Amino acid sequence: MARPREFDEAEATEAAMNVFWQHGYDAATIALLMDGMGMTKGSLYKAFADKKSLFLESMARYETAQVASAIALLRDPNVPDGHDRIAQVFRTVPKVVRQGDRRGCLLCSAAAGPAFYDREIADLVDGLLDDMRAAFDVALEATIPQPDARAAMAHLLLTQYVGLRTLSRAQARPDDLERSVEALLALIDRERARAG
Amino acid sequence: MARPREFDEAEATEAAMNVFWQHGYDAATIALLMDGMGMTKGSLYKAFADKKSLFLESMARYETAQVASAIALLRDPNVPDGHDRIAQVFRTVPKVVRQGDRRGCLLCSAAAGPAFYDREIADLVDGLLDDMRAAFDVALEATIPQPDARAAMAHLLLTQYVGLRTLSRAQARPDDLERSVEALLALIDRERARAG
DNA sequence: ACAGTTCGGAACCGAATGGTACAAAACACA
DNA sequence: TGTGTTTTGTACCATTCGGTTCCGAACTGT
Repeated sequence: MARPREFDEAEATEAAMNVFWQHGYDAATIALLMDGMGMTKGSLYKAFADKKSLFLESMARYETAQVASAIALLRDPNVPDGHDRIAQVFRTVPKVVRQGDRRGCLLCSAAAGPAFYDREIADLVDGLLDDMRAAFDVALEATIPQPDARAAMAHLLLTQYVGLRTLSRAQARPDDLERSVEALLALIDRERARAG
Repeated sequence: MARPREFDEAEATEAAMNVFWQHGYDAATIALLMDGMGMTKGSLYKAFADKKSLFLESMARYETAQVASAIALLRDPNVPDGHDRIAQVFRTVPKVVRQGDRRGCLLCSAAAGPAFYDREIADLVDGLLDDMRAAFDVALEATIPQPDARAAMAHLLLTQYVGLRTLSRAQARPDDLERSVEALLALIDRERARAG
């Protein structure tokens, strides 16, 4: 009936996500997005309403592509020890930095940036961060049986995660990130010994 | 010999710092800076070379006004217990959020934002964050005698601090921040018991 | 082959960006 | 009261921002 579009919408959103991930919301200009997505302004604005909604869709894509897998890992019943699941999530951070990926976390950058002056973005960020927190809580179930103490530790883990990935964007050397990760894991380990 | 300037340079820099602190580097437009500093474009560009060097001076001001006092607190010999000094620094974070200050930390926002694409800013941020880390290390001296373990914990504290203040800018409720802080302090406390 | 749609690309838009030029105003000093 | 110097405010600048318009190209179903 009509001319088919030359791009895959999912791929385009993924490409946009990567541009936002690398440059942050403010610094990601339409020109950069066009370049990254491999399409011109016409197609872009035909497919997406404006920059902000493209960002919101990118966040949704980030959720399914990045956040969801971390959460799945934290809730994975095939890894019986919650501590191992937490360790895997945290050890991934210095690892990707070592591989040259200094983009940090789209959520964390959004929290520091546009979430401050845009309620809609803030709500989305807040929701996803809370999902992360809840997953940390689940992973801690065996380690810390008391719900209150466990909830507090889950908040601590989320904070630590945000800090780690924010520092990933700055100069922070991978060794330093690793040191901080190992210190955290050792602390949880001792917490388990205390409870067990 | 000539007309005196109608503004105090230190006050102007302080005002600029506040604008950058609130809006972040990218979102702080020259118009916002003019408004916040109470001067017009002519005076602004006569006193400062450009936006970036104004930001660098604002960071320097932030260092003496905010970072230095936190560091002084962490190194304060009048508070014999290092744990108390650490507690005071961390408990301040949810407290200021409760008072309605959601600006977070200029350093942390810069780490998430312009530090990623500007080396000069990155170096400044990195240096100041490392000063913070060193101060945490000093405050831990009595609690953790072993240098390696102490260094690791200092990295952890810095990461936690960055995470906390980043989350301060998002929706994070003060109660949650407080929970995370108390969990951290309890952990350090137990670490001391273990070592002592 | 044709009609009917939809897409893609470039030209274009007003507003806002960071930054400059310059003339007038305001002072210190003689 | 000049004179010289500096600040200040305004008008202006080119560029880039996000976003719109519009027309020719491309494709599908008949």
